[in-house]
Amino acid sequence: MTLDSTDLFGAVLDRRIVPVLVPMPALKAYSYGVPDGLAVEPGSIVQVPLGPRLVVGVVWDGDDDGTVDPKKLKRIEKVFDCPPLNRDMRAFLDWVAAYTVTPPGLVARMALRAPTAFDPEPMVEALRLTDRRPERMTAARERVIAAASDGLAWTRSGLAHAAGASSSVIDGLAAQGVFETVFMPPPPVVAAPDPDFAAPRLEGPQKEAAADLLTTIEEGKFSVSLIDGVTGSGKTEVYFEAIAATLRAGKQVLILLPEIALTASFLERFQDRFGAKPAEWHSDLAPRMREKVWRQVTTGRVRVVAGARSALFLPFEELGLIIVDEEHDPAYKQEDRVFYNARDMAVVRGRISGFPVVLVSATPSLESRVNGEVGRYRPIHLPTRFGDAALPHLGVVDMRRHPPERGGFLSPVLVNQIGKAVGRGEQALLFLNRRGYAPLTLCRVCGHRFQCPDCSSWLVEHRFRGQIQCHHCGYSERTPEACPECGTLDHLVACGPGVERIAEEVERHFPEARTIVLSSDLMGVKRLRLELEAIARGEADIVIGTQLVAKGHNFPLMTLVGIVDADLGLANGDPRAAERTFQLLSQVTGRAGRTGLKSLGLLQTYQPQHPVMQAIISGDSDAFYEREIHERERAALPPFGRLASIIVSADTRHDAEGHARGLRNAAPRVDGISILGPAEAPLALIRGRHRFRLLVHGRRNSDMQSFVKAMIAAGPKERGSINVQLDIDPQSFL
DNA sequence: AGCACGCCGACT
DNA sequence: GTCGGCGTGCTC
Repeated sequence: MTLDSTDLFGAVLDRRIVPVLVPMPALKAYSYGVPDGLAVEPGSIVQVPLGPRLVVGVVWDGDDDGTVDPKKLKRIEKVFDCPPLNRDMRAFLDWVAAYTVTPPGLVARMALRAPTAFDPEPMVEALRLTDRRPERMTAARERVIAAASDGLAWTRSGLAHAAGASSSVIDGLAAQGVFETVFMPPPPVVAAPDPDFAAPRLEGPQKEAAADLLTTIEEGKFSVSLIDGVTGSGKTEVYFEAIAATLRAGKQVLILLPEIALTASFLERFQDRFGAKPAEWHSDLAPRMREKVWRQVTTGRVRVVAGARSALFLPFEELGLIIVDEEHDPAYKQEDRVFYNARDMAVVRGRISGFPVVLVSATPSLESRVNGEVGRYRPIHLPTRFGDAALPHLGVVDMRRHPPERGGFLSPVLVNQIGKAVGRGEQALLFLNRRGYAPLTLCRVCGHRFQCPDCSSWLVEHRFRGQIQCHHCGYSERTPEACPECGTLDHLVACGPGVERIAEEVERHFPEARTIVLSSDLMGVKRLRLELEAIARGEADIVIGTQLVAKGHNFPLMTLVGIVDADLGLANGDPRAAERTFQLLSQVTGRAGRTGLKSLGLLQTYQPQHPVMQAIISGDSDAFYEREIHERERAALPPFGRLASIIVSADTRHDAEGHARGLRNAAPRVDGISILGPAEAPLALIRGRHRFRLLVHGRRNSDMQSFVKAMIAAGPKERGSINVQLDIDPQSFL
């Protein structure tokens, strides 16, 4: 700080003062002085002092409001040599901040998640052939010179590799002046995709759907299309054509995928169509790569990104299309810090920048379905599988009529079919969405149930590991031999099945079959990928898996899919239980029957008449959707006939249920406010039934209490919204 | 979100 | 007598 720009007391006297969003939950931008000669504009990414440290911030729109004591003002230290966030991106971040009731600085921080990427990537040292030649020629030297004689600049290692010589040969030549050092821009993280690389010839419904979609895409204006078609109907090929059209128009493309679906097989499929892979963006990207991708997305070198939900906040240079694949997937919701649904925010991003958005799912969410029905989204149907891949024959196994043998969980019907499939040299998949051996362990003598000491949910036995674990908070201990309550040895009994227990049962029935358990806790991502590949090659007969088998991977030999407990998840009180179960079971049964082999899906259930089972086996989901939408709306009607409502923003089962229950308890004293659970709320909003949106959010008890007091005092308002979010125990409200 | 400050319990 | 738990307050 120099004397000429500060007064005697150290206050900044810069002529320009600008708002800067800092990565902190402040209500608004902070004001900073701009030293003479520093060029900043809205969107500039800058380094500023904040308290005791230096942080990265972004210059925001608007003028300094003059409310801050000039003595407190600090100054921008540095402007990064990096494209400023453009107007659309700033509008988007502002919109998300307002909608999610999050301080704008925290939202902006999501766009700056690449620690040292804000300065340009350093140029890469390279070598170019000169006219000089070495005094003594050797075979290795000749190879190097021949390889480099294309006149282009080569990296040392690249040239060594191409010429089949060691880099010391090159160093020797460089020392004699045969090569000169030049600097070139760092290589792109991915090659440019070519929209015409392998354009497919689409037929029938796929062709029609693609043509339909392209009419909208080619307008290049904001629109939302909803592609809806069964597994294997070729949705990906259809939206690849939208990507091709956007690339031809010179715009960038973002493909959002649930994290788990971001697999090597998706990237390869993209490469087969476009001749190059898309850039990846997800949470466990290596830091160096993360920085490169961020940088090359902002500068427009990367044309297509395939990423998890956080990719939505990448500052693209000129984004022209977002695809949201598996649109219904709950993984699009972020439920910490900034609460958002990337699917919905993608639509907003498209609206702000005026480009098309495409939502894709075999089992669309109710919200998207309704948005399609009311004409907000353009539905595009792909009714059938293409090629010779028939849909599997699906049926229920009524467990009341075909009970499993004592101590088992597989009905004779399913066991019989597993035997047949394995006997034909084909594969069977058994799906049970429950990790471990048994979800509950109790003492046969005193009835003691093993409970987590930290959060009181049941401890799940994991027999492979010899542990009992809490699936909620991660607590674990060695499986005890004696009951901790009464001390009796060897009288602990496992209740209910997990995948490990099903594997045990399968091995009893088919000791000679190759059986494998796929469960997220048994292997890392790498190991899992190897296992999946091995299975696809036919190196297992029976696969027993949790949810992770539902996504992405195709097993050409899989001709039997057995759902061990189709009812699981239907009775947990989640208003979305039926919808979620339908989506999950559709995905799992969709794993079967791609090869033209006859294939079968069996759902073990005690409720064969349940609408979910009926929708799955009939393949006709319309009636199911209609019913679910009706149920949801009925549940959302305000009990007091007023128009206000509270939307609980968190919605994991534990959090939302607790919050919703607490709020409902509080409701009688909050007259005129009805409470919508997180699930039913969006539909009500879509239909415009509720005029108020109350998101309750607070970090501290006192925040909550003052909020509720204010709410009671204010009573229902005429219009507009009060936005607060809830993440503490609502019981402590009143 | 970080980070400092400050006030009460168990330890070298 | 100090180390360290996390409640509270502040950052242009």
